[in-house]
Amino acid sequence: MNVQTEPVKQGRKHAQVLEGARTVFLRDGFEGASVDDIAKSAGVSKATLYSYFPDKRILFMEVAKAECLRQEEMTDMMVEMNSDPNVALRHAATSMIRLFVSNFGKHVFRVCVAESDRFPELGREFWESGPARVRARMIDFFNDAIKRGQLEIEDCDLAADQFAELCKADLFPKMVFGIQEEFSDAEVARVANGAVDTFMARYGTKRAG
Amino acid sequence: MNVQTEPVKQGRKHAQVLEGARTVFLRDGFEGASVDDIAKSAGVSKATLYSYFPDKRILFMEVAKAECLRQEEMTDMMVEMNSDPNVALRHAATSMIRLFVSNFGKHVFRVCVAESDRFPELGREFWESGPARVRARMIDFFNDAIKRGQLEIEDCDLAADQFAELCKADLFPKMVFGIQEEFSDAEVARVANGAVDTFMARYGTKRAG
DNA sequence: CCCTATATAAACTGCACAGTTCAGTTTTTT
DNA sequence: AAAAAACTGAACTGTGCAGTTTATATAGGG
Repeated sequence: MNVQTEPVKQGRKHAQVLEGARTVFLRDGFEGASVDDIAKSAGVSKATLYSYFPDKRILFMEVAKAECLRQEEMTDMMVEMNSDPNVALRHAATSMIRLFVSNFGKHVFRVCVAESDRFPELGREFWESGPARVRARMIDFFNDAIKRGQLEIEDCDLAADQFAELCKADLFPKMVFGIQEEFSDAEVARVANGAVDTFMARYGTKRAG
Repeated sequence: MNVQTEPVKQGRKHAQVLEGARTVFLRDGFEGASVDDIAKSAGVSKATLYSYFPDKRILFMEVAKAECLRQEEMTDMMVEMNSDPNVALRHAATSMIRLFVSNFGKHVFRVCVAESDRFPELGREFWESGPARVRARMIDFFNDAIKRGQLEIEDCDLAADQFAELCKADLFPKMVFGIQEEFSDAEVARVANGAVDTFMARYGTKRAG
């Protein structure tokens, strides 16, 4: 009656392997990463690596899953969901922009897109555990604000999607197409403010802000 | 004194090779495409292929460049840049959405992102010859409309970027993350109308629409 | 009719990399 | 300290694929 919660073998180097895999996969993508590189980066022999993860695809999926969880924990961007939409949204916009302009955001996005043929579930899972959660929280906030008479929205789903997209203006294409790597606070603030102003012009009431 | 404008050898099968390469690269990406597949798809022997394009990377860049030109020719989305922003923008939004939700748009985007490490210029060149052109035309239109008193915009660059992003709401993430493949006219119209309404709420004057 | 251009198919080379094996070492458990 | 489990390094296998070579075929020009 051995209660084995984890189907994977346990040993000292488990986390170590995942960490190395994370580094290399995020840097080089699935094809670009060689198992030898991963083993080296993890400071582990190839045999050990294979004793934990019987093939490269499984290792990759494991890393991706772990990344999604990590993503969830970073979703503290809505803490300040208090009264005033102008304040709350400005804060949310800044957090969102910072996240998808970060190294993490860039790499995860890149891997999702690049590997979408080989791993169709990858993009979906990432979406579910990342952006979709933020979206849901956003909609909750909208509904509260509507009740308070601070917002006026017919289609909350669309509004949430529009807000997220407004946050990508300018910076996201620049990042995705490799035109610019780093983004200053001023650039982020310009886009965040622009997003909130445009959003509130459409959905704000006089009582808001 | 042989005036050779093209550094690449020209012959009967030149276009034929490019066409096959286009098909396979767009379908499978750079890594995913094998030269044998390309030769087969082009109806040409591998030796012939290599006599035109001495290596795979060069062939790929050639295809990408051709795609960018093709992109330019499709930029007739602004034909109706006449008086009323409400009409013109609704038309522009629909065209833009249709374009980047198309098979073409999806594949080019995917290849740009996936290959951005191997070909850093690829994304930049695509951006320059595609989105950036649309953006420039958009800004011209804004300036005209501002002179006519139909729009009121402080930061035209940001406004153009916001408009483009608004057009991506909902549909673009769904496409990129493989959640949805085909998009109905109703879905496109919903997003296009939403984009224009939000945009005009912020930047429209009473005289417009 | 031969000469040269260009095309073709198919076999071949070389390399990178996933996955395996194994003899030997280190760590953990009892 | 002995047994069991985990780890190592290095060599090895097999495969897929970029790029080359070769022997052969077709077509137009002098």
